[in-house]
Amino acid sequence: MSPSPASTAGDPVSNDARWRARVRKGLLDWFAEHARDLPWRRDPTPYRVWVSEIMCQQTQVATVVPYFLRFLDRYPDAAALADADESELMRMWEGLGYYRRARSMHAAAKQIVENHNGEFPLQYRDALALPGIGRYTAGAILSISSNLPLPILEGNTIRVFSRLIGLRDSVDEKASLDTLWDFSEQLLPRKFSPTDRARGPASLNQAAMELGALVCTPRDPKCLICPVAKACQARAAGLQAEIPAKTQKMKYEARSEYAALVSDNQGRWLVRQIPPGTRFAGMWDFPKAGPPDANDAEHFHQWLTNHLGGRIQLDEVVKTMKHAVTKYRITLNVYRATRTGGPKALAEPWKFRTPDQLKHLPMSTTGRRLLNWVEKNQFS
DNA sequence: AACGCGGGGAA
DNA sequence: TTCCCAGCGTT
Repeated sequence: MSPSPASTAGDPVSNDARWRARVRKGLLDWFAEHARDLPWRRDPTPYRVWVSEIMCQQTQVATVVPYFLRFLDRYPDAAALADADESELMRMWEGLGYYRRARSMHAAAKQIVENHNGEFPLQYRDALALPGIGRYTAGAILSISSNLPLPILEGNTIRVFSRLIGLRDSVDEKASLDTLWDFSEQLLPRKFSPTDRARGPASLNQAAMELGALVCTPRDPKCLICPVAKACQARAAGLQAEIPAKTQKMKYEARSEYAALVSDNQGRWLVRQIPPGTRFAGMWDFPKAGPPDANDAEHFHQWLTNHLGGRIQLDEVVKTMKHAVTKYRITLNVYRATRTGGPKALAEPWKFRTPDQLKHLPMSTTGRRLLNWVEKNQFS
């Protein structure tokens, strides 16, 4: 065990079992009253909780709900997911982002069928060994679905716990996270019936996250309605705005990218499926490139020529779109373009596809937006 | 330890 | 604009 999480000497509050018991009770009582009615809470089987946890990674709950419902309808268990068609799976995931999550789930489902008789494994080490499942997700799935006493730590609980114990050190440091993991473990109910979800780890872990989402928010935390405000060290010190402390600052980078709209005079558009091992692998998109492949329009034209084989002419910019990918703030310059020569057959992996065909194929959100715009404007 | 990975919601 | 979101895997 690590030393006291409390950073204030002489006030090792987080080592105080009675203090922790008050916090625990405050969280559980509050959760019993205020838990949101989320679909995976209705029937929290390991499989359903697994799907919800993967979808919720770096994604807000409200965004996840409709995806979760569609996903469970189409893939009701691990066996169905293991048998899923890769392209259809990506289409189901389209818009959620972090597409590796879907590929990892697919691989994990196959492992579950192969090694665990199709049932999500209830041993922590087995769960942790599955692709896409780390320390947080393994603990979350097994505690929420099966009431096992495993700690969790993610965006919400980092904030809630660091405020509760008055942690002034930066949560970007590993030592801070170690402290918070320890606290998460110590906060788990000590005595509970395995079947008593309401007073067990299943509710405690969800209560802490729910409090972070609804009350203990990043800015302007609602301390006046917080069930554990009296126990909160950050509030006692008036440091709600300073905790959790961060040292890193997000730095964004402006970036220009280029896309080309090329039609074949039959209402079809030039597209390709992105090759494996790269960003947006497996998803369909219009010809598109950015640095270092395409640093400007002329460079993009060269890239197009190299990839398509034959001659191509960039006409005018018909649209610019702004969007964000991780740290990049991208301006996408969309050109109308025409093929003016070269072999009649397209080089791999380029194809002509109609908007109707593309409706059933996975595309990045940007690609989908561009396609919708093209359809709306009756380009051809 | 730092970075890459998508996209959306909110202030 | 900037930050944040039920993080994980790689380097």
